[in-house]
Amino acid sequence: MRLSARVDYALRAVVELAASEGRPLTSDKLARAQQIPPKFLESILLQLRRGGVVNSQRGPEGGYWLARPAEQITLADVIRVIDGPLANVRGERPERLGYQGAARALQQVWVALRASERAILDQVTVADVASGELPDPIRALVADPAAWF
Amino acid sequence: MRLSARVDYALRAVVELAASEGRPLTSDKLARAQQIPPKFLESILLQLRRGGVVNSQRGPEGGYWLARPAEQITLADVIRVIDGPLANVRGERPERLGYQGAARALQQVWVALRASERAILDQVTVADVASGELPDPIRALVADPAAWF
DNA sequence: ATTATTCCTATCGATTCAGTAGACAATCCA
DNA sequence: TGGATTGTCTACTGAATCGATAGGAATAAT
Repeated sequence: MRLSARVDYALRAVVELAASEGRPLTSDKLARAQQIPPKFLESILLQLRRGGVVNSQRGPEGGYWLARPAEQITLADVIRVIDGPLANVRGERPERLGYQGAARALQQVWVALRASERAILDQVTVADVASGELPDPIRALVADPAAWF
Repeated sequence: MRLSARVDYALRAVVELAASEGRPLTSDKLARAQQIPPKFLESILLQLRRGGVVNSQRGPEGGYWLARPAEQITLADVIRVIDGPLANVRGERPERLGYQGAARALQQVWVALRASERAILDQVTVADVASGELPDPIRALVADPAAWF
């Protein structure tokens, strides 16, 4: 229900890398471009590299770039690397929850909720965000003025 | 992205109250029925009362009951009373986020995400869960086997 | 060498989370 | 009237998480 600062920063960094089109960007440049605390971003980039989302090189002319084409990296890919699995209740995945009595059907609600989050986050790619051209189903949701309050 | 134990317990308690059909239940009985730490549940019920979700009475024959018909209480109602507004990023609501540069379109993604969560949580009522009969759109999501992994 | 950069471990303070303790107030019943 | 039952309220605690920082080691280019 709540997105961490870490995930937010990670996505902004990755999108910025997509906009750089393969040219490496240093951690410092990324931090300035997206107003992210530099040392905090550094630890996030490390995590992204270990998760296979970005590559890196040290030294002058070094920096970070996307490990795959931006069209092949979804927002969910990034979120899972940073925060682990989507939509869980008390740290447990919905399919493992054991509800009793009148609350039985709650599990199905959580499964549905996760499915609807996936429908968005598995579909939107880093390239979509960088270009500003989101998939039609997302546009439809955003077009409703009621969604903005 | 993560639901707190508090919200989970609150929903289970409220659903249990719905199943009791107006007869008051004591905090202790609720705690046993749903396996919730008694004193923790107590503080949750207090919050639900202040939020207008349940009513209460002290003394023998006392207890808690729903303040409105179960058909008129949505899961989102309960969640908002316990945890505050839905789907925020770093504690800020999506419409107030100021993204810069390549990340501009991220805001729209968060708005869409919140809208799709609302589509579920504003529609499912406590009565739906207690009866086990969820609205058709939710059933459709749950019917997909892929949603369960 | 020097400089620029990533890599890595450790740590910190604040906040949130999950849960507990214990006194107090209302209600009912005998 | 008195006792049992139940909710009300404030305060507290220990653990985990969150957001962020420090500082040095390793690597690459000039």
